[in-house]
Amino acid sequence: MTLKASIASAINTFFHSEREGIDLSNKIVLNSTRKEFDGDYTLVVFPFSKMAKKSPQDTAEAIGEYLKENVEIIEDFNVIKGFLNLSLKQEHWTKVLTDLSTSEEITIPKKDKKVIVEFSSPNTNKPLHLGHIRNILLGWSISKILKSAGYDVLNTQIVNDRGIAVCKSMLAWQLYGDGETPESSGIKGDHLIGKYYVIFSKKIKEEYAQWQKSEEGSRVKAEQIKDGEEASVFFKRYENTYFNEYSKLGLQAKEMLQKWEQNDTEIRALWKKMNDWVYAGFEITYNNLGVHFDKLYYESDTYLLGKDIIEEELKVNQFYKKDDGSVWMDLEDVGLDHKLVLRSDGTSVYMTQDIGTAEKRYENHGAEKMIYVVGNEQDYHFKALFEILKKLGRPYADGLYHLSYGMVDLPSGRMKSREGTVVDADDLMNEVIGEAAKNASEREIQLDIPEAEKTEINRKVGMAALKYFILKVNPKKRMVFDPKESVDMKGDTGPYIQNAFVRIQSILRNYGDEIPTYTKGYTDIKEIEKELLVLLDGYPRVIEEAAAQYDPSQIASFSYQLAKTYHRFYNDVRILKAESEEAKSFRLNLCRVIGIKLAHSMDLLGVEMPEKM
RNA sequence: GGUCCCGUAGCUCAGCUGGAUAGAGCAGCUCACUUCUAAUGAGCAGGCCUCAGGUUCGAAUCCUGACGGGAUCACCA
Repeated sequence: MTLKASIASAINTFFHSEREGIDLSNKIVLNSTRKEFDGDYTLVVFPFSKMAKKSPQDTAEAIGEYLKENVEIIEDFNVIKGFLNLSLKQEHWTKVLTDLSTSEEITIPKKDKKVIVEFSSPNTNKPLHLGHIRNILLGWSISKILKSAGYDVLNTQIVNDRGIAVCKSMLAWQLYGDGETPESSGIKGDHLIGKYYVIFSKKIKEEYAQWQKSEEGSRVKAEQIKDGEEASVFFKRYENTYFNEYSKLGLQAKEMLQKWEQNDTEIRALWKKMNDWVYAGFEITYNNLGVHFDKLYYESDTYLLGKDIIEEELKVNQFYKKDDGSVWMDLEDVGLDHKLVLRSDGTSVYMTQDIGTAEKRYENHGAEKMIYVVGNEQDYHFKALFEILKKLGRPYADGLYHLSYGMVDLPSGRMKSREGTVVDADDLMNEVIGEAAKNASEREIQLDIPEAEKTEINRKVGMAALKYFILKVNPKKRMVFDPKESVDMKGDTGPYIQNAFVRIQSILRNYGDEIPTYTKGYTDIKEIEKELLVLLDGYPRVIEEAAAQYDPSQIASFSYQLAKTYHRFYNDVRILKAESEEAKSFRLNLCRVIGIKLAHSMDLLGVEMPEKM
């Protein structure tokens, strides 16, 4: 039984609460005692003061007496201003350590529930960038956390491999590519495609500029410009219409999309060839990020899904049809608008697809929970999607969750691909690894490490810096990233935590032998050692909380706290030269379990630990 | 304009279902490596927790309303 549970049960007895049919356990607030006061844990007694019909001070005294008598592991107590500070017996701490040493697995009960986590979901017309990195790291981490919290997890992504954007890249390559391939150019596949996407944008910009000066352009402007509107403002506003109605390139791209939809052999072949280049490129990026997927969905397979559900449900009046043939659902009763689910020409929209894919995934995998890792600009869409599925009475509707995260901004503001301010994922990873290498070269300790091993260490350290930097921030918040300042490696960072682990490994190496299990005899457990044990003891609850809130930043906080306390411990006490054999044995075991938990928690963030650095 | 998210030190962020004097890191200034890895530790300095009300024994935390920032409100995805 945990300490909290023991106290809860004692308090219930103390107040005879079962006689009244109430349970006081949810009123129990138990914190670790602040450094300035004596004690290990602190119970807040204000909630009980009224029930006891005594002042907080007297209530605390009374509860303290009772707990000391009736809870085995409580050694003593003191009361300060309505806070009951409890000290635990030495045996408690010894037991925490031996429990941790004997069972290395985190003991969280299996939930026996299947979860699908969808993340990344890139477009195949350009390479991944910093925004994707946040998405991918969040998705990967939350998947790991859920697994660790006892769920059965499946990672998936939906590859947006079709549509007008993809055709733009294809067309540009056809027109200006001169047969260029990743092999011929030495450019990574996704970057090559991205290059042609940019070329398309450039060409259409030129074409548009020409058109603005042409007879037709002047005429349209004269006809449609608002009073007092600047020409430049008008043309910016008119861009989409131009693309759809006047642009030659736009027309060609749209024709290409039509041919694609009609399964035109030549276009499909080109499409497949170019997508394969992109996938090869993505594969490299995913590998470098250390993530993988269990199941891929392709938009080219799923974009027609959902229509039949809508036809079916239309019959039982879940949807309604307007005169023009378009199909809608009324979501006003849940505070949203009317939402289009089928165009007047009968073709599907984004929402249609998402309804279909959710259904299909449920059929395929029977998952009770589905987590969509998607940026917060789509909050409205997912709210609507979930409401629609609820109204359709889908069994999985209550298990849907949109893990919405804020944008990654540059100090200058939002990243814009048109302005070339997008931070490329591959470049960024190379940069942080380079930074790690630079820092390492200034350290003497690495001199005798072979070159190949150094490279591997730098990779781990650089990636840790990047991943931790991104995951330590609460997902909901938008975050600022300054590519010029690169990523820190000191203080509250990934490498700092790795360093704690490395120090532990170094000690274990220096000790040489297998560490003997700690039995007993160390009677003078220090405050800092208790602090470490309190942290370790609370780890399973941290995981459950992070899983419940879909928030990796809580794991990051824990890892930092543990590493920080360890560094302090390392500076305060000798381990291999401890004052007694008992102390040495205790501390070596403590080091070992801390190493295990550090590695475990960082693994939940997708961070690898080096043995040396 | 409607809806949603965010607002804590110069900067980047913690602060759990309300609990003791609001915590870290970076940047700035001191100090500590013949020692188990100094990518470390100890210290100094830095705060009308955006503002105003309300609930409470107690509010950075909950509620309401302002203000500031962002997103979204397409027969785009």
